[in-house]
Amino acid sequence: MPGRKRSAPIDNPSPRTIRATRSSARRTAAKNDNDVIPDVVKEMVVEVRKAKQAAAENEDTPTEPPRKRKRPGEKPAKPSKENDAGNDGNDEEIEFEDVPIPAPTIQTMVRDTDDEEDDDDDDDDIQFEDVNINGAQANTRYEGPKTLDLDLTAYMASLAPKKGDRRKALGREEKDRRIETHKVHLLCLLAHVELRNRWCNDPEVQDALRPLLSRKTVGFLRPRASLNQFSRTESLRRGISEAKEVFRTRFEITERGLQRALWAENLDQLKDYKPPPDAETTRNKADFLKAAQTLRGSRDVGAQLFCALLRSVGVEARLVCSLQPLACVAGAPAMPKPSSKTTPKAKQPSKAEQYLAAVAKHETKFTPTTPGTIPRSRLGHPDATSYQIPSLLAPSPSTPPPLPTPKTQVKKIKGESPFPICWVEILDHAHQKYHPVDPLVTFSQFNPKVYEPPSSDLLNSLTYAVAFNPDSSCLDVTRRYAKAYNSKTRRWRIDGLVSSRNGLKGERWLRAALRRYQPPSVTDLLQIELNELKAAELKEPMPRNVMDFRDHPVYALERHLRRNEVLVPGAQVSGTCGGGGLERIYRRRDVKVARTRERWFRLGRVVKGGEVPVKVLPKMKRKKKGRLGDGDDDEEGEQGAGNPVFIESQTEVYVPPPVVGGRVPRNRFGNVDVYVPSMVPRGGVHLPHERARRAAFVLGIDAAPALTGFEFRGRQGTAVLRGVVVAAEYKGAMEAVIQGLEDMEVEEEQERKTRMLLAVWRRMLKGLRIRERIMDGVDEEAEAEAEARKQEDKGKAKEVDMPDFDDTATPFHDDEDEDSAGRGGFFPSTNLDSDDEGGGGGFMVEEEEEEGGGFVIE
DNA sequence: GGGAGAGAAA
DNA sequence: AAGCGTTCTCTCCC
Repeated sequence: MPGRKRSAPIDNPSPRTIRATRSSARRTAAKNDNDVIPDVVKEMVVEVRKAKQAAAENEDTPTEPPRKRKRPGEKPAKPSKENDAGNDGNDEEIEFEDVPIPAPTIQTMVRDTDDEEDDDDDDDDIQFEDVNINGAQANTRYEGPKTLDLDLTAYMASLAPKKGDRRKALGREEKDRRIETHKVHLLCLLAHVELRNRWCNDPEVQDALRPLLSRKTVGFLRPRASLNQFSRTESLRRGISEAKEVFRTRFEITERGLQRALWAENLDQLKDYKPPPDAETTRNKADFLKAAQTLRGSRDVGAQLFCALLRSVGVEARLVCSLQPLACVAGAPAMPKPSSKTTPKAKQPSKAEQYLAAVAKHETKFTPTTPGTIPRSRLGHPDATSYQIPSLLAPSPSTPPPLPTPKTQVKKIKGESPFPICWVEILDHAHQKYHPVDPLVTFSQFNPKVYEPPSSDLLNSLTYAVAFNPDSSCLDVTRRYAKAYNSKTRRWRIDGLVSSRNGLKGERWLRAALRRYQPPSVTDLLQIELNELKAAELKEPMPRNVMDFRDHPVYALERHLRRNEVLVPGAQVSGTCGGGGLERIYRRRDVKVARTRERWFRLGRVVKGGEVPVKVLPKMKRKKKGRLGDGDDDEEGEQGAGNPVFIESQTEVYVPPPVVGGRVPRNRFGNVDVYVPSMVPRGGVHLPHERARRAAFVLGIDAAPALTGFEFRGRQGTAVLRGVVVAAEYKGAMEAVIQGLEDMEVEEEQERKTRMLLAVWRRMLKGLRIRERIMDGVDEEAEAEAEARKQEDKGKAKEVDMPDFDDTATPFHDDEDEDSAGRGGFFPSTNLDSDDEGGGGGFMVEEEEEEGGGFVIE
């Protein structure tokens, strides 16, 4: 397979390794397909552990990572064994406490394919596709890992290139590593949230929480269906408000929750890195239950418990988490610089803290005001729910008064983002709509606008907000919360990496990754929500600056068009932007890719007659690089006599000349171009078999080699010929002959192997005879030994050393009975002396394991 | 602090 | 017989 090899970066995992990992992941998945999520994570953990050890040995960093946290006053953190009883044993071998470690050598089962063929890309999806997990199924069998430690920063960070180290920063492998790491982290986070979400269903947990709510509140939370739509929503609103209030006053934030992972820029940042001492200690379901009983924990756990609380009284509640993976793109903020050595421990106010201090002043802004939005009642319009009417119209009577910062103010962990990482969405049955509720950080409800932190927030970035349903299915609801999904948020996401190289791979990867949490079916409710999210995306205002137009899915600027992109002739201007001059804004859908005639032909299309090129690409001069900057106008046709390019509407499907009289028309190279199936000439058939050409020769029919593409290996491209095109009527005959040829080949191969084997045997016997002669003729053992050693040393030299023995060995067949008696008489009739060379013997040993191995003359 | 332009690397 | 532009980072400027 010539196409499989690719030059791997030296210190990167070789494709082979990755493939091995992947296939093993797949195997594991196939074994018990319900456990895939854990398996994936487990495998990663194993990888990561290995990497950790390797790293620990390389660096002089302490072998024991600083992440072993002990719960104060408890036995050393170890997953409680009693919990493990019900699970299959080996799941428990892995403690997830020290999950994520370094990652320089991390190999994920998820590979970002680059310049490889398309079929290879499909493989990437398969690993997800053949995994069909519905939460319900998964629930029944697997408890899940105990927990995941998601503070990857310290370990992953060594991957970050130093800023300013241009050479390193630009490296392709560095970029790929980031992407890989991002993916791994994302998978981890998803698994983590999914697990927490499952814990929210736990009856014990729910029982512990349920008493928090008064009957009255529960009554509000479960409005009678007989009420009208508006009243039901109002009832729910009120119930949520009360529940939120109760929970807020009762729950105490004692630990630090998840926060954004940041890259380090140098190893110093890692050397002194300690996980925050107050980091969350909830490790397993027992801890979670305990948190439910004591109502203490991180704010994330708080949000999760709030979710469990609502579920406990029958509210359809989702657990939403804004995942905080390490960024996949360069330019992301990095870990704050380690403070000067004077105060290594006492943190001087970092950027994040400065930001927090600044934000603290305005915190009232985020505390609940009147609910910002009230959905208008409009059944029957799927996207009606997206419409929000200003709240001032209806400050409903049931809305609680603006919260007067109760005396039991929630204790905050110093230095946490003023925006939540976890929150809850509750289903408003009356309007078939989900509303966010955040009981602990912003205290808001029904207002999705307050969840997105500014981009300067180092501790929280709204990039992937995923909402988990009770059945463990999830939905990416980022667009509900992001104010500029298309212009900003997208860029930080794996599916927003648009470039000629990445194409849509990131998108496909994410889809595949989320597929395992896919809802079992698209219900009306889900459809409404999808419409709503789509609408939110479309409603997004136009970017205000030029940069945000780049790769924008809706808008496009002429200046950002790629070399091979043009605007369709009648492109509408949808606005202007830009600082000094006005720059026209077009719709992305009016941007078309233009190709040369040859490129179109490779897609099976030809330019229609009389079409004038939409643009002429100036030919690039290799040496004159400085010149190309000024090619700003597309009508550049001067002196280069560039390549004319056309857009698709200027082309039509190529209809190749038909096969007539069994004769296949060819191009001037004697081939027939079959880049796409439609290019097979009428009356012909493409047989993409490597032996097809020979078969046609055997049959004596006309067959044109099929040119299916080009391979760009090294400097120049070479044609790829796959099979032949023959007249359709010969199809059956061809197939038969091909089959015959294959059979013959198999037979030949068999025979060849047999012959090789026989040669080996023969040689061995010959050796035995030689040895026998020697032993016969020599009395003294010493001499015999010397002889034997001699032969051993240079087995090949025996002919030279002992020509007489060789001679005697030649009439070998005479004595054949004697030799063959022991091991079956299958000596060939043909004389195989010719390949009796040292080299021949050597390589055959590899081919034939058992018999061949023993023969070497000893 | 962020946006725009330009140079350099692969 | 078919690959030579993108993208990252720095600097300047508002």
